[in-house]
Amino acid sequence: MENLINILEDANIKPTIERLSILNYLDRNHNHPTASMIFDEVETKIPTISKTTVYNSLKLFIENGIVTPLYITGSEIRYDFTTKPHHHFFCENCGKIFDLVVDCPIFSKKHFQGHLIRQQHGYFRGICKDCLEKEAKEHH
Amino acid sequence: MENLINILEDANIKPTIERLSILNYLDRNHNHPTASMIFDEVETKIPTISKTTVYNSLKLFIENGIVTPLYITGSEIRYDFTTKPHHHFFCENCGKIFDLVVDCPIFSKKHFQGHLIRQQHGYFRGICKDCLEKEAKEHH
DNA sequence: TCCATAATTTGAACTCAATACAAATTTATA
DNA sequence: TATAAATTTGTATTGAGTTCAAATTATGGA
Ligand SMILES: [Mn+2]
Ligand SMILES: [Mn+2]
Ligand SMILES: [Zn+2]
Ligand SMILES: [Zn+2]
Repeated sequence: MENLINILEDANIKPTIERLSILNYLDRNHNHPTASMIFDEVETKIPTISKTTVYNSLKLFIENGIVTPLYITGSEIRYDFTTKPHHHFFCENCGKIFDLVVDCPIFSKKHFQGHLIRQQHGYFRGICKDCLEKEAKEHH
Repeated sequence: MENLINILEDANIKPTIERLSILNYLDRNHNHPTASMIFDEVETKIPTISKTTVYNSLKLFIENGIVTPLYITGSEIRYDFTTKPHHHFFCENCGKIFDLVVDCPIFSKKHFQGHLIRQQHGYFRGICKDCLEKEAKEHH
């Protein structure tokens, strides 16, 4: 928790109870949750918290570079507490988003064909390993 | 246009006037338009068309693999009339989405770490070449 | 401690792309 | 022509995310 306070202060964000609780959730859950999922859990610890505070805090985290928003599902934003760029796999069956370690030669580039790169995103969509195995079992 | 009819029929989609007009727009505009942009132009040719038909048609096109939805901006779906996987660059300043030709070694893979891949997406976000040049001019 | 100010949080109203759905229209088939 | 099937339409609805002013809390000097 002391670590999380430092992370916020280093990003020039005042570490309020609400922001710490939200960041703590993201720190414990690296499964790319939605704002709603974050709210539901944080609400059990801070019953008075509002959804607007969750959105406000996430926006702050994003603007200050300690959280990355993922626009993958098409229906809602998923939040990733990380700084390092990495790939994702989105399962169209169970909705889970997996981290993938891909040796991507573009990750080191800051410019590409004249464009200034601020973020890099690579992701695949399909059926995840777990869902494939379940499917195979059912067909027997 | 005859070509577009064939594309729809090959995808088992009945080539109605509305669907042809929508696909024709996508064929002429490879700038990854929104549903609203498509509707606005098609409406000038088919004044009676409804937005629901635009959404229905795009859904059909996606389900049958002749159009790819892009979840990049976070606010609305952009549509790409293409089959071949390629990279994109999204300009956070002007909102344009550029096609990028990147030699990506993963594009050939159908499986990755046990997951079944159906789609592959790679995109960068930042400031595009045009916006950078405009910015440079203004600062002088 | 008191008070003024700034920062943060809250909740209700609102936005808007996308969806649901039943009625209306068009097309296909006998 | 008559009937059924497919398609289109318009309205209502959804729901994630935003706006914004009021309420609350934190800050800092007198
Ligand atoms: Mn991740
Ligand atoms: Mn494209
Ligand atoms: Zn899955
Ligand atoms: Zn631009």
